[in-house]
Amino acid sequence: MDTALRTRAADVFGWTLRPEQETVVDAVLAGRDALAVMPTGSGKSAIYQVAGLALDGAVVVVSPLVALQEDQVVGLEDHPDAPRAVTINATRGRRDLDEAWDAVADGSARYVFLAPEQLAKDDVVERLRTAGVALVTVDEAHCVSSWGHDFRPDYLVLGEVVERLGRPPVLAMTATGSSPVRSEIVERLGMRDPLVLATGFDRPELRLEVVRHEDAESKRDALAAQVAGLDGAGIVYVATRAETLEYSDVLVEAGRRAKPYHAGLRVRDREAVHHAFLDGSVDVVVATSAFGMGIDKPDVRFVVHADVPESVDAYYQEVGRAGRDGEPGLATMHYRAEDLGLRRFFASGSPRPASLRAVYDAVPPRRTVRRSDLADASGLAARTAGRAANALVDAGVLVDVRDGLERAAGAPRSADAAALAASERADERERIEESRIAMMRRYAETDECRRQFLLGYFGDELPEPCGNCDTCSSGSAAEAHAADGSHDGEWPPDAAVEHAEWGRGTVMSTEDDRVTVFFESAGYRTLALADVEDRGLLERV
DNA sequence: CGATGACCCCTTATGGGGTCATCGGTGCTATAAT
Repeated sequence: MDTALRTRAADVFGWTLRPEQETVVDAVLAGRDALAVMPTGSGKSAIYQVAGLALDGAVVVVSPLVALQEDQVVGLEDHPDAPRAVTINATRGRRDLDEAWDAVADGSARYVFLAPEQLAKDDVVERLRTAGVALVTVDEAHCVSSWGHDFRPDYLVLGEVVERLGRPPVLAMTATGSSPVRSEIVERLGMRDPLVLATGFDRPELRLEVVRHEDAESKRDALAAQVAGLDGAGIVYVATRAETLEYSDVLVEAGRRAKPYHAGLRVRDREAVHHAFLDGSVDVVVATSAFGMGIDKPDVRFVVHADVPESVDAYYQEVGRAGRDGEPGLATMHYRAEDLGLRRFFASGSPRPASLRAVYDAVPPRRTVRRSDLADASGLAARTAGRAANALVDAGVLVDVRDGLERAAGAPRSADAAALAASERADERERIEESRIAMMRRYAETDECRRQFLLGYFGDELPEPCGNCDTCSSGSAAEAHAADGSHDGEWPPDAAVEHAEWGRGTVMSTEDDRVTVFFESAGYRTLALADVEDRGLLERV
């Protein structure tokens, strides 16, 4: 960054950026794509905000939640000299929206916040293109990977949208990102030779614990007893909406000021819980994964899991909400292997061949069919049709174009062949999801230092056991560490390898007697080093 | 995949045990009825 921009950043926002933030600003100002993997609270927003001071054109910020968009606008409005920011979303009135678009068109609004669903609309893209876009920022970019293929498919059109906007540089930002997630972000957004900047993942102030339980009842009792005795504010993560109510009742009985939180509550109630948590009138929020992004409370003292999450990525994101102020935080997971069943259920559900055929037939050659017309055209329930369509798109059989779906160039002629291709792709995705759940299980069941495990998962190495997790306290981490004959030399992290059955992969980590590889088509697999060596299972490529 | 509740049967207590069906997460948008 040059002196002029530094001065301007200081004048407008009162900030001095850290070197890694500056590096990213420089990259995007030079027209290069960038992926910034930085912890929440480390000033990711400052990157696009400062870059916006020096850019000539709109800074489009793709943000997953309307509430986050509004928080960002309010944050910018706190700085009277900052360029103007607007949000474009369905909660705004027609008039309000027109005014916002006028400001975008005449250049008086620099920052434009919207959800991917807006960018799936042709007129929105056209208006932005006409106004001139200098940078596309994708905030919480892991959503591309975690939500793209089924829940919010419009995350998958972002790459194409960037092209239509005249291919400005793309800045993707997230707080979590294992190597496969990062690769998927880069690929899905169509990023070209991006600068990848990942700052440290370690959060030494967080104590990591796993408590294993044999049955559901003892798990509930143990969790309630634990949380009743903890000081300060905290979050209890559960897997279902019903559990948020059950646990919050139990905790209230135990004398804690607890409230349930899940996506089925009225917006007003959700906001009330959120605010009460921030201002300290509620100590414990018992929540599904709906409670997370946008929760900016520095003094959360504990994050307790009543159920195992779907992936290590999700887990680290959730526990990372404790101890943001740098003071000690506690992350305890109450674990039963049976609880993985629900996660497997959520990860399963590849569309049935009949649904795939029906949706394929509903999109005839050389025609565009709106996604909203798909249910009627195929005779399926909207959700079933949507999932089938996503699987067909994922397999490259259909493509999302302006305002609808079309057959891809070179798509199979027969519905059977199309369904087969989509089924194979969906099954592959399911295998990958299952392998991520298996990694979560390994975390829960490991004897090794939990922090070493987590950091290894994210590609950071911690040479010695951390001393601040339950396996370190019990001594099992030390034993495991002593037995570790580190084979990093042969299979270093990030090495590209090939396996006869699973194909191409990347080494994630090596431990004592095994190596973990992420395979593009099979997900995480852990191989015994003895087999790898004796039978030549892996080859460096 | 697994927890839960409804239901049934068996049997003679007012339950106990088996079987079966059901349900389970995350948010955008757009529009109608107040």
